[in-house]
Amino acid sequence: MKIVFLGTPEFAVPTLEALSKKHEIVGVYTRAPKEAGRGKELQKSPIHLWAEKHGIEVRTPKTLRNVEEQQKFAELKADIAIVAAYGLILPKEIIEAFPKGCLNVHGSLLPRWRGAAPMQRAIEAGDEKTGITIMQVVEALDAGAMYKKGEIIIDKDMTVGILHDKMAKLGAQLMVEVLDNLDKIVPQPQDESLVTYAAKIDKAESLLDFGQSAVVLERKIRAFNPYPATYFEHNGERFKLLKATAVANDKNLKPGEIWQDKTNLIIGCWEGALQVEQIQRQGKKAMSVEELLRGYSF
RNA sequence: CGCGGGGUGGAGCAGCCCGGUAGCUCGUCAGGCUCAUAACCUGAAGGUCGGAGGUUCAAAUCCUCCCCCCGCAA
Repeated sequence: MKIVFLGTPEFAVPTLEALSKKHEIVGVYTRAPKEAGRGKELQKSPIHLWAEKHGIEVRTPKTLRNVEEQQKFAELKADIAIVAAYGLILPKEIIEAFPKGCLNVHGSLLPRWRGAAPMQRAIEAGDEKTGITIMQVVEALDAGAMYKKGEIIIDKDMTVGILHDKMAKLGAQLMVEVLDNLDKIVPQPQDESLVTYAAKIDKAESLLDFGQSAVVLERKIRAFNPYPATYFEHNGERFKLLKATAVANDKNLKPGEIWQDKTNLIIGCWEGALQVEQIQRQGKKAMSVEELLRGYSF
């Protein structure tokens, strides 16, 4: 099939790569390069870089909501559009431009966790499993009929970083399978009564509030690792808390109170306490608590 | 030229502002104590203080340039 691919972050790369092996990618759409990193230089998206490297035409329009862009889009004469975390809303004209429709890879078991940050919210909420849904793109956000799902168990050490990589691979695999059987699959509508929304991650959320229970905070730490990473302030410095385990507060620490010995760092919470395992001082690399405590004292 | 922190024996840090023989915690090695131990005691090895210039009688410490790592912000 002739495919036009729309995607932006690392999450979308495995899908594009997998599709390119069995189909013809006639064009790639991605978000325009933006200022990022130290020095604020323009940085191309992972999809942008991949497509360039493989000699596929890349387009980075700011919007598809005008006739000209839609015209250019149509000129690619693709059979189908595949979307994976593109980052722009697709207008009706684009969605309906294909006889075989427009398919999306979404990082949750829909209808649970529609929206921008499904993987983070699933971990944060303590879900036992999540997964990938391949579904039809419709005007309403993540509301289209579902072609295929794949589950991933969220074990108690699962960080969003690990989950992301597994999901990206699974998404690619499922999308290929769906395209192979496109005519045979009957899309299933989503049960609207089970819909939940995954709000995008706000930076302000990454400041840990020890007024919450340790169990909740531990999940949040995993949901935010490696990015944007949770942190707390101490001595006017910022410490990223990358890994911790909820434990009993047998030292009767007040919320936010820090206890340390040679190898352990424990922070009191509203309920229970956090045994810190991996931490990063500002300006330093991430390291184990044991390492930091050899030289640093809280 | 977006703002900022850092590169000191294997690891983590202090020392730098106020130049003058490199320190702490841990690890390693040897020995001792102990029923025993990640405990304790004694001793030892291990560092061109990121690199290159400069100032000075003297530079980890002051000045200049370069390399690398990281936080914020996006």
